[in-house]
This record gives sequence, structure tokens and C-alpha cells, in this order.
Amino acid sequence: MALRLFNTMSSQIEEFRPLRDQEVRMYACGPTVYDYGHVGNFRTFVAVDLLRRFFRQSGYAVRHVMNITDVDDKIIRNAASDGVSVQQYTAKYEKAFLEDAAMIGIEEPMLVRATEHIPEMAVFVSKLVEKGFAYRSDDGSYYFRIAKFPQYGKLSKKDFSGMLDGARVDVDEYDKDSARDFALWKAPKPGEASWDTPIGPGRPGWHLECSVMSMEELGETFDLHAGGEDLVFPHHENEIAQSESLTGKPFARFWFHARFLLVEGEKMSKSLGNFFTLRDLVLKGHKPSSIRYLLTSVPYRSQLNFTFDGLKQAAVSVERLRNFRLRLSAGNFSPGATSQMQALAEQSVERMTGALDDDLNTAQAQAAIFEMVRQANAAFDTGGIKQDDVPPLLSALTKFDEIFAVLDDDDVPKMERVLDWAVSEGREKDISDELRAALQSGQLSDADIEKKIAEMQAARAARDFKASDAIRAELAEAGILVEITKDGIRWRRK
RNA sequence: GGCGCGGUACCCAAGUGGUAAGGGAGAGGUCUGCAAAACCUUUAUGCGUCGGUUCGAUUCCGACCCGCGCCUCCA
Repeated sequence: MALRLFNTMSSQIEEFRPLRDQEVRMYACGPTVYDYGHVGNFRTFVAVDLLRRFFRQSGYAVRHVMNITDVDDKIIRNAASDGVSVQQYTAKYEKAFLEDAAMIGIEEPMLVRATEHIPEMAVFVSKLVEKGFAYRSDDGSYYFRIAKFPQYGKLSKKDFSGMLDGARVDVDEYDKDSARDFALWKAPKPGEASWDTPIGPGRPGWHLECSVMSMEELGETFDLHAGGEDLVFPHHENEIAQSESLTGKPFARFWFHARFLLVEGEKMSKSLGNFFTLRDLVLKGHKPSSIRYLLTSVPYRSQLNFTFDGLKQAAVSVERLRNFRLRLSAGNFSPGATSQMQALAEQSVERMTGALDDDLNTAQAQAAIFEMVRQANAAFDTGGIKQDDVPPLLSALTKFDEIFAVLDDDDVPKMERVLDWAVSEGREKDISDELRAALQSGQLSDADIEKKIAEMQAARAARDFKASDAIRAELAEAGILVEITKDGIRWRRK
């Protein structure tokens, strides 16, 4: 079975096939680095990451390019009010973005920056002017003439045919031929950051960078272009218009858009007080793995309701999967294999892959792995797992984690970094007791813990349960959970 | 107003023209010195409302109610 993906262009689920065998070329619209990324941003980026990972698991080499928008009106304004250069300003937030992305398991794509492609953008604009698709206004700005691109609106399913002539013209935009024409190049206003180029001084319009950089890295026609649903119009529509006008060829073949999320049932907004950056959530004590799990638990085209209750539920779910893996890796099994477990592992992988093939149905993929965990756990309890059953079961789990990336327990060091950052930013007051408690377990070294466990073992051998329980309580206090199993004492950091 | 998406148990949420995945939470139980983990049982004759099509609809059609998105460089 092959991957079937919803294509915004056709509004249908289509079978995905890259243009070149075995290689997927994809471009994702990245962040405008003017602030810390919020959960909404990361829902989209995580969805794209999942897609990229699944492409790779499906056997494709993936060339994944993402832009960093490091110049726009907001950046220029904020940098000016902070009294720093645009470069200084964006460097800080780009770094923060990349740290955050890594924190929730996003594999780093090839990064391209708008400010590093100014000359190419100027060339792009001048070619559009030559071909008659763009024009220069009196102030030195350049606009794309959408009347020259009859297919304008094909992605967002908008009909502009009736609005092109005689459309109302905003007073501010008197120099555009049509109100719908969009800026390719903006002439500088006094004091604004600007670049000197053959087409005159100024800075790129927002859409230009994506066309220029995607085609430069991936070719004039590539396989897939991704972003948040808000980008369908005008951003991606404009990219198509300017790119296809220039090349005369189809731009991206698949358009992948992630739906916005709700926070506590409402649209996220600063005024509602439900606006959270990734760092805010970690400061409240939530694990990066919980956040990633919650973000992936609802298929990318559905509206996800991101709640704190959901975050807690996600943490427990991840815990369950991690426990299962621990159980398998640490257990003692008798030699041999069972047809039941062999079949279970195989079927689970099939179900999981089948679900992801179906337009990335992550909810069903998760259901498949949990079904396996339940059945295997039940078998475990009755000795129904043999030595040779363990590798296929673990491998199914690994296959799951190649996509979802939540099983490795590296939450504590990641959270520590956020705590350090908060301290360095003078935001100690935002560090919750929950976060401090979650980091407790990082205080003791493995050796310290092992020593305590050995003491516990000795006490238990002497049937001194009181002493043993005291040690267990002490460790629990330090964030270490001790479990006594038939295979010995096991511990883990909470 | 134009275009589009959705309303499934206490919460999150998948899904199908033939009688409701999975996770969390709750309750009861098994195991255990006690915990933890795990397992078992249990929690929607019901899938926004009202009609229609059909042998049969949660799934198709229509109307209505509610929520959400894009149409203003917000992922």
C-alpha cells in the first residue's frame, strides 16, 4: 500500500508519488523569527516532521528545505524598538526556534534564510518584469500583476475574475494597478532596513523568498509544499502565481496544510490568556514528550483541542509505552518463540503503516501500537512471551518511535535547559513548582541510585520491609520511582 | 456575505451503509508483605437536532442549531 495524502490543490486524497523515484523533495514554510514559537506553530512543524519521517520510513530519501523568514515588517519594527540590528534581533529568535524544535523531536531540515538570498530575489523580480508579470510603482516598489495569471485562486478556490477591474483601491495602496496585486519588493521607508540591488533599494515581500529559495534548492517543480492552513491564502497562492509565471511549469505537486489548533477549546490569542509558547508549557512543568505526543495524537487535518488535561493524559500514555519497552528489555524470558507474538508484532506494524499511509492517520497508528502493548503485556503476565519474541516486538515499537519520537526519556535534561534559560532571562517567577519537582530526579546520579537500590535489596533479603520501604520513600521524594518485580528491582526517573 | 471544516461516552479522539478503535479518568477485581507496573471486568441500543433515501444510517441526502477556519503578511 502506498501513501495517500490530501492535496489542497485538488481538495482530494491522492496517491503520493514523488517525481523522481526514491527521492522526495519537500519545502516547508518555516517561522518568522520575531518571537518565541508557540504551540500552534509547533503543531504545524511537528506535522511536517511526522510526514518527513514517514517518507523516510517508507523508503524515500528526503530533501527537506525550510525557510527562516528573517526580515519582515514586524522584525524591522521590533528590532528598531529594541535598538538592535535586524540580524541581532533575528539571530536570537532563530536560535530559540531551533532549540525548541529540537526539544520536541523535530529533525532539522535544511535551512535557508531570506536575507541570504536577496540577490536571487532581485533577479527573480526583474525576470517577472521582463515577462510582463510585474511592474514597478512610483516609489520603487514592485508588484505582481495578478490579472496576468488567470489561474490565480486555484489553490484557495477563490474566484477573482470579477474583482480585477475597477476594484476598490485603498488610499494607502494608490500605486498598485489593482488592489489584489501583491508586493514582490518593497521600497524602503526612511530608516528601514534595506538592501541595494539592481532593481533598486528595498526589501523582499513576504512571498518572494519561498519561491526563490524552494526552486533554488529543489528545482522548478518539486514534490510537496507544506505549511499552516492560514498560508493557503494569500501566501501559497502568491507563491504559485509568481513561480509558475516565471517558469511556465507547475510549482509544487502536493500542497500539505496543517489545521490550526484550539487551546482549551478556544482560538489561541493573547487576549484570551491561552497563548502559550513551548517554553511557557515547559516552565509549567510539562514534558516535551507530552507536548509532542498530544500534538501528534490528532490527525493533522483535524482541529486539535490542546488542553492541560490533554497534556496530562498524553504524559500517562507515553509513560505506558515507555514502561512496556522497559519491561521487554529488562525481562527474563524462556527460550523459543511463539507464533502469537510473532504475528502480533507483524500485524501491529502493518496496521500502523496502513494508518499512516491513509493520509497520516496518527490516531489510528497510535491505537495500533496500544493494541499491541495491551496484548503483549497480557502475554507477558502469563509467560506467553519467549526470548525470540522480544526483538520483533521491540522492533515494532522502534518503528512507531521513528515516527512519533516520544519513547526516549530525555525530558529531564531538556527541561533543565529551559529552566536555565528562564533564569538567564530573569524569569524565575515563571518557573513552576511542578517544573522544579519534575527536575528533582536529575539531582541524583545513577550511581547514587544504584547504591540505594543495593541497600534496599539487602534489606529485603533480610525481610526488613520497613527499612526497604523507607529507602523507597526516600527515593520517591527525590523523584525516583522504584518498582519491585519478579525479575528484580527496577527504577526510573519520574 | 463568499468559500471550507467539524459536532461521537466524564475528557481527548478514530471510524464504517449492517449495528461503535485507541488513550486518559472513574468503579470493581487479579497479582503483591506493601507499593508500582501489568492484566481482567465495567462506563454511548448511542454517534448535534429534525426530516428523507434504504431491508437497514452514526455513516448517504436536505433543513436547522452550535463551534471553528480562510477571505487583512496569525502556523
